Amino acid sequence: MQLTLEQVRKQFQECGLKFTSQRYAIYRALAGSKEHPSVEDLYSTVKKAHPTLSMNTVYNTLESLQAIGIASEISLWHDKARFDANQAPHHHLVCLRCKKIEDLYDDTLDSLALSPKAKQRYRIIGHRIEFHGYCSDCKAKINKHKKRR
Amino acid sequence: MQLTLEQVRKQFQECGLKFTSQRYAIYRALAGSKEHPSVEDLYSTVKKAHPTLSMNTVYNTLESLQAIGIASEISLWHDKARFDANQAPHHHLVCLRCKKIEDLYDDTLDSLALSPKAKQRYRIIGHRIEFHGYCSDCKAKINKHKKRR
DNA sequence: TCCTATTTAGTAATAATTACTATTTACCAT
DNA sequence: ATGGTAAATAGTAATTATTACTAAATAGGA
Ligand SMILES: [Mn+2]
Ligand SMILES: [Mn+2]
Ligand SMILES: [Zn+2]
Ligand SMILES: [Zn+2]
Repeated sequence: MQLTLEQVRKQFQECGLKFTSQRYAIYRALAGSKEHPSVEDLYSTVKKAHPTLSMNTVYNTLESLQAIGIASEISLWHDKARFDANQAPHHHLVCLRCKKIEDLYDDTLDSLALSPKAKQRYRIIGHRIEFHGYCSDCKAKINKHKKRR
Repeated sequence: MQLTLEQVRKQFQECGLKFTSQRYAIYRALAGSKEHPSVEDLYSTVKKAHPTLSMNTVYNTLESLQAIGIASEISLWHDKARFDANQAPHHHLVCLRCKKIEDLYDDTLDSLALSPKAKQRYRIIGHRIEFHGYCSDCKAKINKHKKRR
């Protein structure tokens, strides 16, 4: 469901961000793809029409697109790999601020029924659920210096 | 549920891997922690008792621990960030071999009920579910050159 | 059209991970 | 127990993704 140029412009401007041809081109490349592209993918694609494009702009734009709510990053909530020796079925609560990871035991989540269609497409090895939010420590701190906007 | 030295040794040897003091020390540091430690965390901890320890060995050992099924990596199934402009509620099937990410629409997964206890601990912003396995292309290829063991 | 804060491009710096190689070591066969 | 050998380790270098910095360009309001 690709947004129109005017819709994207409106979204940017309502958030006080400038609407640039690079930003729109990157949005179109992302929204027009089914591949869940990487930064590098988007850079290569958009560079054809914008030869001076820099990686920096792609990173920057992806942050903006997320900020205005028309894109999202898939599953990289920590900045580095984290490990667990606990092989019992459980899930994780990830704090977006301090990167703390806490265990969550919840039987109802363990046995997620996959639709037969998915099972047909993929040989599923397992699944992970991560809830993300703010831990009790960070909840308080976030509320204190809450930025206006 | 920390495994004993003998249990760990057995696991390694059954998989044809050598049992070393570094490997056991790293396992103990990981299994003895509730912090879901990073590579760097484990390196710092274990280096106290094994001053010559190298980062490489930590990486290596974490792979081995995963291979023999007594540890796992949390939520880094892609090697780089991937993005999505599709803001409709949906989930993802991630191919472990070719890193392809396909969409999965499944109403029953969208509204995961969190236990009140978790809600109390965290201010939850959202959640992600990723199913991992092998896509139709890779299913075939994996079966072909299946290694004996 | 002009002004200015924002954005971009280009480059450098950082951080995590992977690759390489000489030395050491676990463990099997003797 | 000893020795041989393939595997593992330590140390270092290379690679890759991401972030930081700064001068030049530009979007959008006055
Ligand atoms: Mn855990
Ligand atoms: Mn998607
Ligand atoms: Zn926190
Ligand atoms: Zn695949």
